[in-house]
Amino acid sequence: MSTTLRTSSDDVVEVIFEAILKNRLNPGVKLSEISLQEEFGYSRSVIRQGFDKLVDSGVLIHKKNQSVRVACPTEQETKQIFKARKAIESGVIMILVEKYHNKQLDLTEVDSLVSKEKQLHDSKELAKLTRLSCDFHLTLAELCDNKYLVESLKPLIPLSALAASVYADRESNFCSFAEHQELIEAIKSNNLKKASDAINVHLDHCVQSLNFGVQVKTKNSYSHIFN
Amino acid sequence: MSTTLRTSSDDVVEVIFEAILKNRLNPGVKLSEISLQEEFGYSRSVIRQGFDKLVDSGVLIHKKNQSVRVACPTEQETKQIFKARKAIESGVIMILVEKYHNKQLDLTEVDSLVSKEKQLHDSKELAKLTRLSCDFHLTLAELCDNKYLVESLKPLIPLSALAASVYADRESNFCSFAEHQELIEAIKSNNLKKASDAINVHLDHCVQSLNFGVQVKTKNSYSHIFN
DNA sequence: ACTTAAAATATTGTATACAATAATTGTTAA
DNA sequence: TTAACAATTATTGTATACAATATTTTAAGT
Repeated sequence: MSTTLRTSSDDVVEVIFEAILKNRLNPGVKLSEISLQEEFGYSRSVIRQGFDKLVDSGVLIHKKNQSVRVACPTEQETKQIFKARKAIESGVIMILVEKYHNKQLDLTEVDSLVSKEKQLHDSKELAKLTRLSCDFHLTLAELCDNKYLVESLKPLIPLSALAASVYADRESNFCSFAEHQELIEAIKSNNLKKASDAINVHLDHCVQSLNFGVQVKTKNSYSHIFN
Repeated sequence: MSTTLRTSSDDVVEVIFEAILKNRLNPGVKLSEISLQEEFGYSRSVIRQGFDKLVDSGVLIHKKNQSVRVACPTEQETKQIFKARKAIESGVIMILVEKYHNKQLDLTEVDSLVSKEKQLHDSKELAKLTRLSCDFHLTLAELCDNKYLVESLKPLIPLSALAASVYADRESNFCSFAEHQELIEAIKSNNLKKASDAINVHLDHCVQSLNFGVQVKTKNSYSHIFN
């Protein structure tokens, strides 16, 4: 939470978040506290504090006396995740439309995010693209100036990335930058209904693009993941 | 998170949540790890784990090298909290209306909650009433069968209770059971617009009922709080 | 008395130790 | 070879120790 001063364990949280968003840490991978000690340079207690936070947000799964694992959302969970996102992000868009209407909203940051997305899409750099599309959604939330909304959404983004890494086909248009662009245009048109529809449709499309028939595969090593 | 098996530190979390909802723990109160050891019967490390979770949810505030304190939402934060709640709970209501329409929703639990609220209101047992009105909102979220939505809302409820304990006047109708009843009726009428309006109006009324002019007072002891 | 500075105390941040539990390996029998 | 069990190893859960930092108390000077 932003009211907290940063502590060492936040490094752990951040690094693992990053690794997930970059598709380095796959769903189901086991993470042991001891093994990560030298990886991070912190003692086990600090690593554990970071793990605890991630477990709390649902990104890591922890069963008593067992190592934590990267979450591997089921089909049902994935649908729940996106239902929750629709609720939260609809609220985000509502706030942004109002802010834009009152000239209190600067969209240059998201504009450039979307054009970067377009670049990466054209040059087929899909890995980096996933990362950016996550940033897009989080940045919108941050523009609301409401830390509670941001914190609500935050864990759902890596969870979505994990779901995508399990169920998205290579060629599927999982989180389309084109729809991001439309969404921004809708906000700029001061049309609440249009913007609200845009986010709902976009998130529905994300789920629809997934193929839940795939075999879930679990890896078990984590060298060269965090660098 | 519900995917986690229960650990000892969850006891700490629960007891402190309870104490806040029951208005035993006031905003700004300092909680030291050491002092709570015998209160809980756990060692400092377990207490701390619980604190960490609560800090993460924003209910406790933690500055480096200082004891954690019970959060004391400012006026601005309070408004943010309720804006975030409007977003999340609008989504909750949307889901519930759909579920009710498909005959997949059993409202007997909330019905009895509301009638208990009415009883307590009539007998002027205000302390218990706060507790119940919190339960009302959480129960609605739980009826969605979406753990992500529940987890998003969960920290905002004790934060709201804290805000109320700071800014609500003795006589103010902070979280009106009558509006809870109307909300349920709206769901039962299968009218999405009406239900959606009802939750938004209700939460707006909560904020409007608050008096942000009051002097914020901070207590500093915590005997007989947790029992 | 009041302020300031220093000493003493208390509390947190982190590392580590040890017991309890899980995971793995090795061995034996079918 | 495979299955079942025992022994070993690894990992977690919790408590505790110690250094670093805050807080409180004490004492001196004005």
